[in-house]
Amino acid sequence: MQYTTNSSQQLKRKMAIPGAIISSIGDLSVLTGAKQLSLDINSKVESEEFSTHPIGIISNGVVGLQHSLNDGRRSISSLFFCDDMLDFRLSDKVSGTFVCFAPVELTLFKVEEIERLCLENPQVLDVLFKSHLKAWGDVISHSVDLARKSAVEKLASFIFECQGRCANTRQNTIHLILKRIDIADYLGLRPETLCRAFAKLRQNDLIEFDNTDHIHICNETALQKVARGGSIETLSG
Amino acid sequence: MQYTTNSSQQLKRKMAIPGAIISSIGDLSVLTGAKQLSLDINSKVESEEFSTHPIGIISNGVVGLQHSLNDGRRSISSLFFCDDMLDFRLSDKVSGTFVCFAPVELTLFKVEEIERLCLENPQVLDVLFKSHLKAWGDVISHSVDLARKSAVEKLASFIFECQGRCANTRQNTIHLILKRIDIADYLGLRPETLCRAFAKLRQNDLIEFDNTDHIHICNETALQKVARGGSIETLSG
DNA sequence: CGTGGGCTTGAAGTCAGTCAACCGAAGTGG
DNA sequence: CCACTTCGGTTGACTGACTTCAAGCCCACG
Repeated sequence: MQYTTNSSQQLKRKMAIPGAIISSIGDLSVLTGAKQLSLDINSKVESEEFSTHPIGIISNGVVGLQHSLNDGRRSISSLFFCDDMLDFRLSDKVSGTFVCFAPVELTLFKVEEIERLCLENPQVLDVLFKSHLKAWGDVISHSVDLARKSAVEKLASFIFECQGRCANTRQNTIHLILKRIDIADYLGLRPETLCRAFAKLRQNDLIEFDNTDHIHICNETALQKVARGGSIETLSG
Repeated sequence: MQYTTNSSQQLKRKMAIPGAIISSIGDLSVLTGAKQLSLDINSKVESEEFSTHPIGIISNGVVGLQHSLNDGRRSISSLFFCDDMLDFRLSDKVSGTFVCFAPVELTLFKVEEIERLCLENPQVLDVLFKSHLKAWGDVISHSVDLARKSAVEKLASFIFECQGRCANTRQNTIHLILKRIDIADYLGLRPETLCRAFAKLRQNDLIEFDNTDHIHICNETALQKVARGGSIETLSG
């Protein structure tokens, strides 16, 4: 893990200026206390150093909030993609740990500084509220997926989530980024079941793929239908 | 549905001053634009009138965010109890509708007014952030329940959620408020399965109940263990 | 007294989990 | 260079948990 305390000038140069929040701030000279981090894949994002800087914005990679039941069952409640905001104070409230599912770069902020920015610039406040609302909505959408959908439906839904939330995805070819086992934990499935779901979608010509991390949507409307809980029964296999 | 546009004086008198947000404001004379609503059980909270006042704080009752899949499967992604804040702009983002699971009283605010309050009083901003964080954490906790837990574990977890979030609950006797079918939809179960889960917990002397809406926790530590995914296998039945 | 809704119980069906084996790619070491 | 290991992914057979379908119970309410 690498630490850098940035001046605003450094921030401007080094960062791809992640997220609407940072870009809404405009004058980055106010962000004297921000920290930038680089994290390896599969590394836990330890919470101690975030007690002072609990607000993070991802400029690269994917972070997941991971939970373990007493007997070891693992689940991932939320994923955070590029430009998403995450709040490390969550890990106390929900007893989970943040884990990197790809090499990650993120920028950390103090709460007081964020609040000060809001007071100075109402536009920042507005963007921050919108960001909260988006994060909230993302988790809710995911819990709808978990509650009642079948394995194929969950997967179809996940594919569209990646399409919508993940930056380096273009048109109908989608970079999944995560490994099968992590997708499975995110969808509340075992990897074997997830694998069978992939196979079913492929057999029905809804998606196609050669390697595991890139898939192509062949029939978007049909896949949408599956994702929304319609007519799984027409799927063979 | 009844409408009342309140002056601050009316607010002070008529409301039980719901939530840390309102109480943090202190001087209620700023809240000239707030609206108070009374809603019947099972009524949908229609979104049209909330385009101007999308922020609500519940002073009584329970509201749920309800979703339907194409083939009619129903699920409830979030519950909002007394003093909880809800944002009606969510219903656009996640294609769900807010429904009352008990007679509800809530107070509505304009976004601009909330933002203005934040700018005038940093304490309000702080409380609002905390409120966002709590709401976020609640949904995440729920999605952990949905992902990997068995029916009994989900129920055990739900009981503690009620204990922690629901106001008129005291010690180990818990008012469930919701009907079985609504609890089932919230936990991603069928009512029959939920019923069997209740029976199992009762058979193992973890809870007891005569009528359906009040239960008593007999063995809290054991129930906690179940809720966290430990040793279901010791449960008979 | 009859009706209906909410809840419960039972029997049968289905989907996802479990366990095991296999495959291919990547990395390691002799 | 090849044997060996490891890991992620895949496939098959079997088991188990939740669903489905059906019926019955209980109490409030007309």
